[in-house]
Amino acid sequence: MPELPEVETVRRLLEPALAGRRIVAAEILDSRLTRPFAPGLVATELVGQHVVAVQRRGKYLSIVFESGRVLLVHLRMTGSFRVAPRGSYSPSAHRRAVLSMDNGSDVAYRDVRRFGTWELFEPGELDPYLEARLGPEPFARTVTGHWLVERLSGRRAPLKAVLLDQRVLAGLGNIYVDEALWRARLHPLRPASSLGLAEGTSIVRAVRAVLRLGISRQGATLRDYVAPDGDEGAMQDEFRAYGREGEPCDRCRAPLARIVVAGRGTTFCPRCQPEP
DNA sequence: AGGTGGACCCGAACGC
DNA sequence: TGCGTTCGGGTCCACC
Repeated sequence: MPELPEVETVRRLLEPALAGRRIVAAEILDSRLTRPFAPGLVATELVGQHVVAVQRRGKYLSIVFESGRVLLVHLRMTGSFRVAPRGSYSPSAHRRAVLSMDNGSDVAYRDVRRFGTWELFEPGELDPYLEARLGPEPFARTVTGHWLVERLSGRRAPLKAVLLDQRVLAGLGNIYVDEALWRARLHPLRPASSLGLAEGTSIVRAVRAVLRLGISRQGATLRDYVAPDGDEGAMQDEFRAYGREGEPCDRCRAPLARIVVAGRGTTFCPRCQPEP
């Protein structure tokens, strides 16, 4: 499930493969990918575009062209890229698109569940789109314990629900929220507005720590996630909470518990993360 | 207005 | 063994 660390890993591998290159052919095989626009139309617009950068904002990837246009990609749950020399890779099930670059490499996009999206933006359109949907990057200097406590004041929703809200902080998903709450020793059902300054500070610290660890392990590979070079991540070996229901807590040995919060499976330590 | 739950999608895991 | 059912997960949208 690509969250910030997985998307950042993809970005880091995609950028050197794409920047400075021109798209010489584009094939989009799934009409859902570019909805509501016809795939053929988008493919035609992509041909000839010259890539200058690949950027990340939250869980979004943007492929920035010299023309000022931007292809905004969201991998959702099962989207992945594969960069390889043309003809060197075998056709894969669930391939949804292929971009052929002017240096002879192909960028193949695969998405089992077809939730991912490709959207082409005209110059100047992207920033307002992202600003309407996303809060600050978790590593931004403006993000402090004090800022978070202020931001959450008046919100009765469970702590976990607000951390999953991309308008609060950009880039967290189910996995890294569970990991961060375990580290911060905070119960996922704590009302968001009940946080004190020390707790806000420890959330910010925990969120950054798990994201940094995730990036350094090149993401977590559970089912479908692979980096563009075909490598799997290793973050799944570092999980302290996510997916470990019933296993002993690494801090206190109490069995980890599982509940549903904001419609999401949530694993936590009932002893280290005390009931609100 | 803020919060919750369903829709979207499909393979894997589970239950009988 | 084979079939049907449930689950998950990010975002949007309808509804409370």
